[in-house]
Amino acid sequence: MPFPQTEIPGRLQKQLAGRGIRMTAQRRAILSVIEMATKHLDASQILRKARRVDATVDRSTVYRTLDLLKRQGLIDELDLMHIKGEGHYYERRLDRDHIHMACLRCGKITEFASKTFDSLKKQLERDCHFHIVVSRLEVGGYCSGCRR
Amino acid sequence: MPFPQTEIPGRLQKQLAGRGIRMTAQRRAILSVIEMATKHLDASQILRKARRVDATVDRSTVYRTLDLLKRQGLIDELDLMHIKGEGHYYERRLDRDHIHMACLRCGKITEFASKTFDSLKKQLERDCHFHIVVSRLEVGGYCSGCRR
DNA sequence: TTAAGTGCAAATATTTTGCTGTCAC
DNA sequence: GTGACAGCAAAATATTTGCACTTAA
Repeated sequence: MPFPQTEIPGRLQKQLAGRGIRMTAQRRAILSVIEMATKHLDASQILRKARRVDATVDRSTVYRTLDLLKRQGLIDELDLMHIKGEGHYYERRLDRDHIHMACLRCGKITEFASKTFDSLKKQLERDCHFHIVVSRLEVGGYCSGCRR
Repeated sequence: MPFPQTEIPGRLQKQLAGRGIRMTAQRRAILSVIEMATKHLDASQILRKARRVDATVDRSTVYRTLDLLKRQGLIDELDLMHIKGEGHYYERRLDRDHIHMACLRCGKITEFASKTFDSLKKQLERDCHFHIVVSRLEVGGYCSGCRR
């Protein structure tokens, strides 16, 4: 979802297997939903879609699996400026880190990768002696279509 | 809290008054708590402290006031990487925008202002034709004391 | 005076947990 | 076989809302 999806489906499953993590039908369903996603999904949406693959998937299994994927650094948790509700959105973590811009009027989410962002993080690690594990830059405002 | 507090107490109250917003004893209590804060507070902490000033303050009034201040752009809402719980933290919005770094081991929050961050936002506005109203860069990782 | 703000209680929304049974390896 | 994982139901956490009363301007 962030940038064109150029991956072979099943990659997430392989990554977990490679780390010796047990695979179940429910996890497979959830992983496939996350891999196939074309937009940012929240826990309820993931549950709904996963149930279309495996009807037995429970809400708590979704949360437990999201937690596992977060701990493994395979997905990122986003707020998208809480454009609607207080919940979180999830996306596959791929190579390039990127910024999320949420339009406060139309709700559109735009993603943007930037070398300046990469430099900023390097600068932070250097100047603050801080080892970055995860970073999240979210911006709220008005997109080109909605700005005035 | 973000950087030394060099302001006269009551400034927040004046800013609201200047916008024609009605002042009440409860709001005054909440505003003073936010102004005097030396660290990031969540809604429950704000409630507890505000009640020491005015015992009648209700939790819903805290949420309603935080909402007002957010809409007025006078405070920012932070997640601080959800270091503990799913709630939000609030801080006065002052001139300089800054980055929040949360140590995943000791929980310390470090703040950092950077020209690169300012440039990044300018670049974003220019390249994406996006008008930024609010931005939030949060980083999770290991601080100098905890990194290994 | 009166529109805006408040407390209170209840409702929502979101996420987590305890427990017992099941399944992957 | 056994420890990790599952569903289910209930709890915990966080925030919002409806309503009748109060108050700032």
